[in-house]
Amino acid sequence: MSKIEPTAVAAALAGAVPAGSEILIQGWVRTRRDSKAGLSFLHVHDGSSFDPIQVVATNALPNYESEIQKIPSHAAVECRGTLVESQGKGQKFEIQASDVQVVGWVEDPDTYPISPKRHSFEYLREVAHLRPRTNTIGAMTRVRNCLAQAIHRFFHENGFYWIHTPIITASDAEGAGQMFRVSTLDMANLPRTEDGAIDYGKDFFGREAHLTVSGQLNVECYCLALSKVYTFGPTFRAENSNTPRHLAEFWMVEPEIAFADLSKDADLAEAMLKYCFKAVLDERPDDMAFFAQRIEPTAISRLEALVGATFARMTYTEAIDALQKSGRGFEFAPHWGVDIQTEHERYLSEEYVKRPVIVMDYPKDIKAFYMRMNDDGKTVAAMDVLAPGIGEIIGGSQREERLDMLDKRVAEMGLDGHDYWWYRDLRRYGTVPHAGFGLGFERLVLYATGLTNIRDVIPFPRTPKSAEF
RNA sequence: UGGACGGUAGCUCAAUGGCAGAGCAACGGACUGUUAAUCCGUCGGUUGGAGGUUCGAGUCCUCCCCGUCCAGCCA
Repeated sequence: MSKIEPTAVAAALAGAVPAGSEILIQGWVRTRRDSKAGLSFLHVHDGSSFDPIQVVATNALPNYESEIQKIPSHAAVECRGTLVESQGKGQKFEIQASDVQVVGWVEDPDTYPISPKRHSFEYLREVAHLRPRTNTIGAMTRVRNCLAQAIHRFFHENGFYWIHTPIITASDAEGAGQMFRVSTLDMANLPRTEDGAIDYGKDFFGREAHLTVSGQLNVECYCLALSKVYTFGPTFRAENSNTPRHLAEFWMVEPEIAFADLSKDADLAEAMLKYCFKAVLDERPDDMAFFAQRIEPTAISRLEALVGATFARMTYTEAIDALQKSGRGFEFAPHWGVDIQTEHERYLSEEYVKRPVIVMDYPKDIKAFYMRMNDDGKTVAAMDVLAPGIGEIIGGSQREERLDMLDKRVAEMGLDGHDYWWYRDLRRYGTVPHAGFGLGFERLVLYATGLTNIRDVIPFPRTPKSAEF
């Protein structure tokens, strides 16, 4: 047997290899159908594309009866043969096998958890180690990768630098939510100070440390030197959130731009989202066709519409006004000064404008200390991008670059200015208006695929009471 | 964390307080250049866990565990 390099299924199906070529395919069998005419059809999958390739094996092969006719779903195989135009319907090319070797058998096909039938997502989460073998998770994985690559490409093409902000932070000043503690102390025998408190001075970092809830404060340091920067990495929130759009561990993209106001920030958010969705439409038509057929009928059309449309923009005050005039019987009546509820977000994006909407200039009392005070003294330059079906996909703001105003806000919110000494330094030395936002990467994948539970768009979801895999 | 709903065969689900079933999968056979193939047959159960009521509990009661959805927190 001549030694040849393996060909990806995607390449073989796309005609990247000329018909008549001898090729080697390595992958897993999705389905096998036998014909008494003395041949079997193996659909072989290797993850390189949504579609499997059909391998035609005949009883002329020495192991036809002993092995090939017994190949179960998800056995690992190496198939050598000739790439030919298919005689059957449903595929352009197939492989006339000259050799089929089973590399790995399936121990017990009867209890193998992934049978070739429809499974509930709920069930698949219980077998997260095997679910990448399904159509849906496979397609999601390729789209997720496509989006991640598109994000880096978008920023790279626009002169941004990727900044690796720390995962472990000793700053307890991020204030974006409950944090996971990082400690090497013996929990059964904690060191105490004289007044009985836990002595974190004895801990690994000599002080309390946590997993990051946001790279924003750190990335601002690099923004005020390198102008256009972004983070893209894991983020941790210890909130007891049990919803289809929250994870305890998720990936966040946080660009930060210098010499920019909130309007430029919104422009950046809109351009980035469009770039990403266009990449998915261009690069993953096979997977998107599957999502449109089986998951969400508008999966493709809504992305096409979004790429071509201008996002709606309105102020928080206008949004409240629209909600009040909607005549809807909301569970919580919208009124100025209170945050926009999920039901309100849905109305705005799904019914009022029927596309993503950027809501800007929120009341200062419901937003973080670092957001820039507007001239009205009542609102801050914050924005949320609301996507139909998902809700908040991006949250951002122009940052308060004026030291006196920042100090005033820190004091107002009962925070300790000493905790922010290095953040304050940015305002002391060459301060400049700047802005940025946080994009929940999994929420982006949700929107792109039409899936509805965030636990199905990350390989191994971490949620309260759940970290099995 | 609060509220609602749920947990029965490998999977998806039935079963008035009275013999635990079907479809799919798997396995065996028939048929077929097949495509979620089709037809026949076989196998398949500690009904989430622990108590309780009852002649009798998958079903009713109590507690616990787990899951999903809605809400809050947010990305």
